[in-house]
Amino acid sequence: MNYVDINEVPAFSTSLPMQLYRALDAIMPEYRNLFYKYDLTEQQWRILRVLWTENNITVARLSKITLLPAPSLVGILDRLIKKNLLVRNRSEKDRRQVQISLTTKGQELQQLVAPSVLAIHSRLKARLSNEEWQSLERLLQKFSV
Amino acid sequence: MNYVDINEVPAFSTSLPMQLYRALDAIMPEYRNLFYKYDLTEQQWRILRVLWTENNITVARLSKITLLPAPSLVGILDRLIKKNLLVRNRSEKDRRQVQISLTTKGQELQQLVAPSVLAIHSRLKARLSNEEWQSLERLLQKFSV
DNA sequence: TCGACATAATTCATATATGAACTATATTAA
DNA sequence: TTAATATAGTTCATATATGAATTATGTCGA
Repeated sequence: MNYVDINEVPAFSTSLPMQLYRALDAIMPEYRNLFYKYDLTEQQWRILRVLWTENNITVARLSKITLLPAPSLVGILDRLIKKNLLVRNRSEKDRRQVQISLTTKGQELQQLVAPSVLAIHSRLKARLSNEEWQSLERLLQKFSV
Repeated sequence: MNYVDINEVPAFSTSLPMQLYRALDAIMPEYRNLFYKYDLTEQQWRILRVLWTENNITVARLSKITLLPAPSLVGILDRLIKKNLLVRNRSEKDRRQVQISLTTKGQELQQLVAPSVLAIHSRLKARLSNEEWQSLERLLQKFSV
């Protein structure tokens, strides 16, 4: 009567969510330690990282690319603006939209942080072969469609 | 002078953290919708899920298995206790430790939620072949050592 | 052109994450 | 045995996540 056969239940730790969380739990502290040196949180860095490539974009697009929920973005952007790293500008074409742009200070931060982030990335990259990376990316994409 | 060659910088969206976040972002809402029906958050469910398999464990062990930070656990456990799903008991052997145990109500909840969680898991499982699952698990483990 | 509906951003209430500090208890070395 | 140190759990301050509601603006069809 709806009872679950424990033998058919995957062990908690081998469930897909927990495997993904465990990987993140292992790799993110190193990133966060780095961001901390520049007085940035992980989420703040994500926003800057996107703007460095694609400046002057709407909040909605920023939310989509960074995966940061819109309500969270409000506060995160507030704090980045307070640090004089970026600015809000209401769009002229569509008054509902708000464009986010880097300040000079926000742009300059890239040169400071990016090299170390790249170094972390390189060390991660070295843990798998090219074939393994392609395989991992392909498999992960099967869920994020 | 420390400038980053943009061609060597992996696109933000293809970085390992973002690929992992994107997979989670895609699969977790379905779980959360389910938990919501039973007035549970994702984190609250994680704790119950562990206790259903291994009851009466310390907060430290619960933190380790669920990956929930100890400071967060305090409040999460408070709310589960308030809902009469589990109890705290200070350990006799080591007075520093606190043992967490399910109440009858907490135990009974398993029969209600677990089948639907298993159903979600089965649908996820169907997206990959057995070989692909093994491959994915092996690759993810390379980071969570 | 007006009213129904849609969209972008924000606000709100509540829950959780993060890192530092703290309390109580346990352990260890001199 | 006692002082130094370690550990388990908690508290604190701040930042972020989640889902619902709200405000301002746009769009579309009768």
